Amino acid sequence: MTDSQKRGGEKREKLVAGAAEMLYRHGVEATTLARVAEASGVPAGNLYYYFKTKDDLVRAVIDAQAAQVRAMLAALDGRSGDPVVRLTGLVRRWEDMRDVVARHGCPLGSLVSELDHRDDGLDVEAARPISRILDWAEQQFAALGADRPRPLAITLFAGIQGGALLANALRDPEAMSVEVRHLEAWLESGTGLCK
Amino acid sequence: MTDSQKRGGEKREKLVAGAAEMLYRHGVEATTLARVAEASGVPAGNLYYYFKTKDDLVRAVIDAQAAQVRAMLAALDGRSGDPVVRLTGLVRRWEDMRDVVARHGCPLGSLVSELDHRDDGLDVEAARPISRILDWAEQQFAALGADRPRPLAITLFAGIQGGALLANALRDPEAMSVEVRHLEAWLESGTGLCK
Amino acid sequence: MTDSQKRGGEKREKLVAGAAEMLYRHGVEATTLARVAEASGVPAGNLYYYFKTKDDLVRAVIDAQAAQVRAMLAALDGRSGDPVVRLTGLVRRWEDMRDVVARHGCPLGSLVSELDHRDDGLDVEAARPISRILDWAEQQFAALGADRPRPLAITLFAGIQGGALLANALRDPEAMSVEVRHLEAWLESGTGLCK
Amino acid sequence: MTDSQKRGGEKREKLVAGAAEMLYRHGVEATTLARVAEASGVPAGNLYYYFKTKDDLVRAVIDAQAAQVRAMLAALDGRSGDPVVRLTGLVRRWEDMRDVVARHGCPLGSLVSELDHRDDGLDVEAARPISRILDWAEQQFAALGADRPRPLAITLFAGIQGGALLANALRDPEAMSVEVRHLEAWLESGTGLCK
DNA sequence: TATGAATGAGCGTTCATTCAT
DNA sequence: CATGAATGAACGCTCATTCAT
Repeated sequence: MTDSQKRGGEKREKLVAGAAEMLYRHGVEATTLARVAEASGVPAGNLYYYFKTKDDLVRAVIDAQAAQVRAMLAALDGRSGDPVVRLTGLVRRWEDMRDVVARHGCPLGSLVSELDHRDDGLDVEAARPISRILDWAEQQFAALGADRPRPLAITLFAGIQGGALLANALRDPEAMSVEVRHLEAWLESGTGLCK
Repeated sequence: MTDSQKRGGEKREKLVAGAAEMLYRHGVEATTLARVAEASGVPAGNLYYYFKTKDDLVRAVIDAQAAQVRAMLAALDGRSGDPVVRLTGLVRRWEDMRDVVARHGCPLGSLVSELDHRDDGLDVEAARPISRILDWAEQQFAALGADRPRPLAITLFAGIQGGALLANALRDPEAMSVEVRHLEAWLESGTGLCK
Repeated sequence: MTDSQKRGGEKREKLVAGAAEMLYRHGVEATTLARVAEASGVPAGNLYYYFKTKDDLVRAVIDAQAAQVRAMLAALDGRSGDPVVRLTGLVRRWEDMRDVVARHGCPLGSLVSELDHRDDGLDVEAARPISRILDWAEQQFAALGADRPRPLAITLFAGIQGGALLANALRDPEAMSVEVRHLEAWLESGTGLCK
Repeated sequence: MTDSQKRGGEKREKLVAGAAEMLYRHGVEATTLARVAEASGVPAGNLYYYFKTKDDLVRAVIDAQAAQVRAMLAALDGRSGDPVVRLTGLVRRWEDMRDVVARHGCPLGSLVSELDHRDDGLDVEAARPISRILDWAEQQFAALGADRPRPLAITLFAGIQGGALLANALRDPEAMSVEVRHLEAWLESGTGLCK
């Protein structure tokens, strides 16, 4: 349990959810604490009861992202034992998000981009959800019998992230779909590389 | 010629170069005009002779990026007539940048990510260099006889951008290289999809 | 019995003692009620059961100081009937505190200095312990037969307070000791002025 | 030339003078930059052109104090060659200030008291004017042929500072005068200690 | 009595931008 | 063309104090 999770409670969760939405839509810098508070109907000062600093709020949002990622991967694991099905399921999550991705980018990738310039630890923390997905994908490729599963995991997730970035840049959801279809075909074909 | 290109001169170019460096390393928000001015040895007020607003300076940096992209593509065109060689050349540019990409992200992609939240036109302008590369890659795939060259261009450049994002997130240049190798192999193999 | 003394109890005393320590080491402004509460292991809101306002807490600390001063003077009275011995005893209290005085100043004098700018009554109250010492010293000089004992009391205690201030400013306990030695010699010599 | 003196100009001096007055009358904590600015008729933001932080402004005030002290000592040196006359002149400065000292304390001593709790360097800097006076007084006692002039300097200035503190605590200028008269007599009598 | 939560006024500070010279 | 100075709106944050339970 990280420091930013210490104080629990419904209200805190609502604040984090509101902040996550705002961070995603307007970016970290453009999101002022006053507006986060207002959007959640609490006075500005009260935020500081739950989050000591703005960074701490961002950290809480990252933690919430991490939890969502964990839940997503667990759901994928639960739905099928076949690694190809699992990996395809991962890819389809971004297909499902194509419209919002075209408008605001991938929630995971854009946060990492925005926090990249920090020299506090926030940049590293933001990368953790991405890292976790990479590890999970690596396990799936390993289960498929790949000699070197890590590069395959990188290729898969790079495709997803790059597709999201392009869709966002072009404001065109189709770019995301194009890449998703490519990755699905690649997975079906045995990736042309493993074994 | 855009508004931000109106006034020429060496000093202006030096300012743009300094600003580009700063924007890339520290991000748009963290880059203050005072520091840009100071880094170039120019008094703060004088910046406004060359750039009417901060946005105008950012626009100038984007324009400079666009010019660099044009030059890069022209160089690629000049070096070989073979589309596969040309596309491989493109990919290798990111291999060459792998260390700085791991530290600060792709200069093109990270700027687009940072400016995505704007509702002024800056977000659209930042996407133009990326768009141009996509168009160029599409032409190369068309020259190779691909039925639907656009998806191939998207897959290629998504790979590059996603590799850069992952390398940056993980602070590991090797992620960039892994993806570069994958794309090169994909290009060599005929992309498994064209024709 | 002042308003701030109304409610008794061990817990209250512990709070006052903790607050006194904090006020002395960190100053009035830098001492937050939250930290006073935390240091004493009491929930923040609970302080307000014992002290209606922060000023009320400060007042309680001043009252505690006054009580300590009373006890000190009583002890001095009890140890000897000779006014010179008594006054020397007073001076030696500051010699005993020389190290902490060099670090944080005289507890009596520095509080008076800090509260001097108030226009509520706190400035006046903080002066009371000092006033009491002055009165006591005046009595001793009167017992020695001095025509005008008040100036002698002022000279004695001004020396103590000035020595403390200088020791604190220079962060050098020796300044305190130097002044103590001077005052002792002055007392022994008959102050050169009385009669 | 310290960092806080870099930007010169009349306006800066007026700001420092206004801040010094406010710091003296209301204390460091109670003096807000907004009020300093308002009192000098400048917008709040403009203060930051001259002083990077509030601490920097306080430092500038301390520097101004130091300059005044230097000027005072030089004037004392210029008026007479006799050390006793010089030292008496020093003491009389506080006699001249007795009313304001009774209201707000000694400008030198109260600032040192207020800044004592800091762990940045401000506490040390505030002590410098006091240190300088002590050094000067030591020289005068040395010129009188004292074996150990430092303790005499401490005794003299401790008397001044203690007298000021008592006058301030009691809100009674007479306490200052009483101590001044004592110190003058002590100086005239040969201090009873030198030689 | 006790307490976690809430409240809001106010602080120091930043910075894009403007302006007189 | 050049520049030092000015400007003010907005931000993150603190804290004494209140309140419902």
